Amino acid sequence: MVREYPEPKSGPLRSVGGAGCERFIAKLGAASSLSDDEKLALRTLCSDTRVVPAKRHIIREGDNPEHIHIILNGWAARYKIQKDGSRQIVAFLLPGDVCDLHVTILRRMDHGIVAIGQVEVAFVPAETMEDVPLERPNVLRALWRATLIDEAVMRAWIANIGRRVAIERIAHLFCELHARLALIGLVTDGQFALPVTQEDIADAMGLTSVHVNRVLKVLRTQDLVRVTDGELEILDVAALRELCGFDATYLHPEQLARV
Amino acid sequence: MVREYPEPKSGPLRSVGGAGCERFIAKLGAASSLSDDEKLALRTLCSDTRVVPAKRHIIREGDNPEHIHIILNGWAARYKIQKDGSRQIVAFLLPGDVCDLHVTILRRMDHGIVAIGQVEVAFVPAETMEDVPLERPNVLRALWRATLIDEAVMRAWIANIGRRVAIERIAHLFCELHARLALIGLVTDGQFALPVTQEDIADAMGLTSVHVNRVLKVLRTQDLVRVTDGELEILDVAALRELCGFDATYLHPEQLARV
DNA sequence: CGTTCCCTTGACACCGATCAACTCTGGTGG
DNA sequence: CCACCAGAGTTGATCGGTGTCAAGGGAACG
Repeated sequence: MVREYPEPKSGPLRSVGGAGCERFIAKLGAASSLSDDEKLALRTLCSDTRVVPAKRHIIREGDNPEHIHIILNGWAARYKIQKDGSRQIVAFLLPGDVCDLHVTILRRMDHGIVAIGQVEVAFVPAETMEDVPLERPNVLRALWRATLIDEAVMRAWIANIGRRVAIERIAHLFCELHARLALIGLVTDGQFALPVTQEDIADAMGLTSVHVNRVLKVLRTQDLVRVTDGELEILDVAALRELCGFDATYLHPEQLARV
Repeated sequence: MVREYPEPKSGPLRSVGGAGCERFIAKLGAASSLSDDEKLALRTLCSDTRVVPAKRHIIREGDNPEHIHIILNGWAARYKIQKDGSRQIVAFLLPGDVCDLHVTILRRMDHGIVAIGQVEVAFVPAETMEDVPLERPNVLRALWRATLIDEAVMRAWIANIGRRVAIERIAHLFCELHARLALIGLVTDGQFALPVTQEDIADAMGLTSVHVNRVLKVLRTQDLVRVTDGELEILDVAALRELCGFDATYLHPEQLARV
């Protein structure tokens, strides 16, 4: 079922059926092959699918939600707001990512999650989410694996923001997104959708949008990337990786078939 | 059993018995009360206890270890090294923390862990670690909960390094350590052991040791903290928290009895 | 009693923030 | 159809926080 969320106002529903759900299953199953029964269990998790319009919240800080959320299509941002109002994005959530597995255990959200563009999200009741994996060790392992890779990405972000200058940070972000999107089949010829503003990039990398703008200009003039209206093309992956010292092994792609 | 690791050279073995182990169990059990059987299972995990001397590695990047490690006493640092040789500490591991639960699933370490002072560590065979929780849902929950709080701490670090100036960053770090150590009973009168160098703090906060030195001087002259030879005393917790906007809820202390 | 590690302090350079202005685009309403 | 407006991108000038380089001091240790 595809429902509009939270209010029906931005045009007709997109009736995508279970397409996004299959991506989620493929992503989880790629590392630890799942049985048909297990896949079915995952598919039923995704039965409540809703479309969240751009810039709308999926969850807010302080919420005590009764669902966990899985991104099926589009991008979302996990962020924290400081006392002075500045925002730090701590993760980009891509199709197949689980937003908030932790609320089943920690309950209160210590951060918010907002849709970047329009996002298709599966809403899974928390109790369902607790039962399924416990009875299916393979699913548990797969979910745990996804959590651990999220952690590895966070560690890479800390090192990125803490120890690299602006151009390296942004190059590293682009390399990460390139690698993660490639694993779920969303890159063609080094080109992929990048539905974020320069301010989003700034808030993710600990910079200002003004400086992001200047850095992008340098990356463009050095023929490393091409940025065109919501699309990013990496013209020279090797050079970009060299620039920032990107090493994809932390994403553990070797265990993932390309889906 | 207490063994020296990796070479017997730094004085007599400390025969601490199971003291550190009890802290680990208390920490895990505080949130989801464990049965005696479950506690016993955890205690047997800690049967192989070794002492790692200061500055020695517990694991290195690239390792494919057959043990997971639990800090029982002392501090360790989780860190990544950049191409240019600079180091970023991405977490401080305190007594009761599990270093590398993920190696049971992801296998290859994407970062290193080094002892800061002398550290007492439990070595748990990976296969043991896989079996115990699967048969004991409560233990699984407790371990998962610990993992999720580690994640919350990492998110706080990203926001800290990305969006705060040096003095706020360091204040926030001190507030975090104060709160985490208080939960395991290692704070008395706002005072606790801080067995790190200024360079460690710099590598953790994305700064240089020179600048950390200057910032500490300011914190000292403002009577916010007192730093004396491996000890930190927070003179005005409220003021320090106000300075950096520290909010302890992300550590979910409400679920933890003070042990 | 030299060596090493850590802390401390000063002078200066530079990366990125801040402030401000302008363009371009798409949307909205008169 | 056009005027207006909001959001995003672009660019310049200037300021400030932090890095870099350098030198020296104290304590622990062999």
